[in-house]
Amino acid sequence: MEKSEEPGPAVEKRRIQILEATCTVMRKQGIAATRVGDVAKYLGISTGLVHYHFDTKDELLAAAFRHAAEKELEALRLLVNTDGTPRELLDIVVDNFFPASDFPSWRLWIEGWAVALRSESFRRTVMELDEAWIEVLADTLTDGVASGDFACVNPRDSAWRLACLIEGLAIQQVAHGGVINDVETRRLVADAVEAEIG
Amino acid sequence: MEKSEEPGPAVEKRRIQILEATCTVMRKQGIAATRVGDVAKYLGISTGLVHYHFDTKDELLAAAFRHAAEKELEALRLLVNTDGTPRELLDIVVDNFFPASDFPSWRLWIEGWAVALRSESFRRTVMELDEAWIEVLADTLTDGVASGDFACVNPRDSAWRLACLIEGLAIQQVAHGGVINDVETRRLVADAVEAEIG
DNA sequence: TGACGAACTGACGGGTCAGTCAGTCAGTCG
DNA sequence: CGACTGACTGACTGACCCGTCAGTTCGTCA
Repeated sequence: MEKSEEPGPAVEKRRIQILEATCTVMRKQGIAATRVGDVAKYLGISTGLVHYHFDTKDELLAAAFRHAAEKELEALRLLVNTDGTPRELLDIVVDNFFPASDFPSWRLWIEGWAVALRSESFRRTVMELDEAWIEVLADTLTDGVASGDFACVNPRDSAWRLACLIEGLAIQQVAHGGVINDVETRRLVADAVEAEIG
Repeated sequence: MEKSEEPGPAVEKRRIQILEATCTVMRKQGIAATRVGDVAKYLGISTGLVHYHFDTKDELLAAAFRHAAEKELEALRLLVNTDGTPRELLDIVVDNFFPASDFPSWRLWIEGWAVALRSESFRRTVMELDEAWIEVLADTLTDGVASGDFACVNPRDSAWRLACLIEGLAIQQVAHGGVINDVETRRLVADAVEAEIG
């Protein structure tokens, strides 16, 4: 009971190894085209072993997506958790979610939203993580308002608008393959930021 | 030569019938889960007949998506092509692309963006149609600026920002299953519209 | 040392599904 | 009327791929 309940460090290590391999394959081939066999081949292990650690393919994909998203969120929080003026911190947050930077792997997210339409586990993950990073943005704006640097009427509303704007632009740029270029995107976001905090 | 080149009306009718059946199935099951057999069964015809009109499944799905998107765009253009103050026309455009209304079938579009990441034909369709409806919005804003009703610094920029904002909100609302509710979404968009034209 | 179980293998069953093809049938043209 | 064609059928195939399972290896503990 007491020992078999929590898996040993070796098992956990293997689990994470499989999760990260799955992420790599998902990024390369897309979520829909990721086969259990591809993940196994990537690691040089058997498909049986993958199923030893994850009951179904769906469970594997959902866990891998969550793993990747949580790591990215953690990295963002670390970045924001430094000293700096509210304006500097805001620029860091916006820059890191800019479509051009691949920080939130936009291709993966775009597919994630689509999968979330049909898969409950994906929906939960996508929802939680998406909301969490909007929260980071909202906190940054709120801090700026408190210190008098920003003049948002409603920081939370501003955060939602900026986040959704960036997501929409990411789609235009990533999925459409550059209808609008990097410079234009940057200007559009910059202007929106000024309008929100100015 | 002269006769066999362009298909007869009967063939064209069947083609469109299959395209619209495919749309119906895609909406219900999602693009990824749409089988040739499902489309055939829906119409009570054989799978062979579907392949008689469309060489491959990919071609069928891409054609069906384009068919649906073009019909929606045409409907929007018709709506905007009426008399009314710039403000009234703008409200019509925004309202019709509002996440809550299912006018641009958001679920289908979200999947479309994901498929576009891997399929060239989807990418082209999604890009063209997405741009076309932003163009409608941009034209509406430009007209309003010309008549002195709106005060956009740059109507095209405003159109892109509003369009991307709405797309982003649609994802939050449709894919996430209502993290933010209808009222909130409406307020966020309304405020953004005021900020752009005010 | 020998028993035991956890980690792991790889072959295989079973189901799914896109696309093919031989053949049917109705309409048309000479 | 008879040859011909284009729309259509439905059974079939070949490929793919998930998940299973009998069996192997190896470290650990009594």
